[in-house]
Amino acid sequence: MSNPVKILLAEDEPALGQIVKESLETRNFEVILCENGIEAYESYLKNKPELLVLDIMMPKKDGFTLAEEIRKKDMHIPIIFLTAKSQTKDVVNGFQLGGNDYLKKPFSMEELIVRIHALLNRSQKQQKDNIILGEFTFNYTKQLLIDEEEQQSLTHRETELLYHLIQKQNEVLDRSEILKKLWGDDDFFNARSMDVFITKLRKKLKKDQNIQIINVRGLGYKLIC
Amino acid sequence: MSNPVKILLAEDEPALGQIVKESLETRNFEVILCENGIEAYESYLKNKPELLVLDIMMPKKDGFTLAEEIRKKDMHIPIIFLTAKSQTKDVVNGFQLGGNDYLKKPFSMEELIVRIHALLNRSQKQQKDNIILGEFTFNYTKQLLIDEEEQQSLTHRETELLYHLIQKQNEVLDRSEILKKLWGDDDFFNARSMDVFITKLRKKLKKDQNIQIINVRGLGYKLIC
DNA sequence: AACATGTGTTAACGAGTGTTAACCGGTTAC
DNA sequence: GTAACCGGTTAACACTCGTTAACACATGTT
Repeated sequence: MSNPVKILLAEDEPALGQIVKESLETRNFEVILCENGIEAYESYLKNKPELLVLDIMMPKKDGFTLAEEIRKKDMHIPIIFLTAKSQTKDVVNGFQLGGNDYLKKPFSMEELIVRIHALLNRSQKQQKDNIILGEFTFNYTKQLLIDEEEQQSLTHRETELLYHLIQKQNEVLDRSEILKKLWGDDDFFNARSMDVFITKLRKKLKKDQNIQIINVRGLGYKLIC
Repeated sequence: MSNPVKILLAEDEPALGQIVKESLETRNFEVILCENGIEAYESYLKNKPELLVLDIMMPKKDGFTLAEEIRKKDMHIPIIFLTAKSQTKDVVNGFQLGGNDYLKKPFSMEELIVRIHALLNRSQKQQKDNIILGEFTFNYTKQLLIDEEEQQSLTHRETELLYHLIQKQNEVLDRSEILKKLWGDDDFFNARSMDVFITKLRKKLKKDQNIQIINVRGLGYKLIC
């Protein structure tokens, strides 16, 4: 395994917080425990966790408010709410703030762990694999471009580039932005190198005429399909 | 805001259906919940929703069959499938008629909402595409001007300029406004550059004599057709 | 160690796109 | 009427990007 997944846990009741923390740590998660919403927000900024487990009822700042603030910084981080109340209304309220899942207290550790795994798998994998692109299916982790007839393998650079193009499908992907992200710097040579990869991708995508990588002079590229 | 987007939700498990329905309603969608495929098809005919969220495993008529039937009526309506883990790939890969996505159960509300917005945006963007202009069909994202005989490709600048002219069809498009929008500044050189593009567009549009870009001295241009 | 293979970078030339320049005609203001 | 102005058109130009191939480097194989 690579380095452990960082989880931010906000829970005001120390006994419960400690038990959950330790229990998650035995499963190879790194857990940062905070006792109220304000502390949790600061810790979020500092530690950049991959997933949040937030109690709703907390002193100083409740879990909903906290989630709302954090969502402004990160649209996609998975959030699990812990709630003592069992009414749908609160749950719905939580979803509205971009919560991904919720658990009613009292809950079992098993339940929590299942949900954590479910959300982590999704945020990492599912969105990147088996993306349908015209005739093709693009698999990011396997670096493959599949159609009925054949299966083309892509190099790492091709994969990354195509992935970013797909993320901005039908819009312009900024040249400079992608150069900085994949090559680390927007200079002359990297730019020429990128042109070469665009050519390679066009070649591999040419089977489906409806898919095209259009250049927008001075701005970047647009993947249409 | 205009009137809410109507979504047809077909889900046989009442508890899940209800929570998704309510959750979507708090996001200003209008949701029609159906408990099986037959009911859903009737509701589709009656209510004309803009988007479908279909569970695949349903009693009486499964989501896949339902989608096939609805596709015969509407080639373009966006469909999101909800699938249990085991089915996903084959079923959805086999179903490649445009505007589809799928979510594995269990899914989070946030994911569903992100995908709904993505598909709705796409279908809205398609309104920019295939605009009929006299003899021609103008496709914004593909940067094409099509008639029966041929297919002319436009550059990015030509496309943007024509698009804005079309938006103000038969009215005057202000020179200064368009210069600021496309060139960033209304100065002498940009103005001359724009004149060149007007010439180019006129050339590409000359096949249909009824379409004309008329200059309104001191104010701007007027696209008549 | 020698070789083959795969991946990404650099080089060279050609094509496409947008800008600038030059020349022209028509309109407006004095 | 004529000078100033605005826009039309064409061509030259500069710059960006496309494409191919040669090259460099790393990794794996015998």
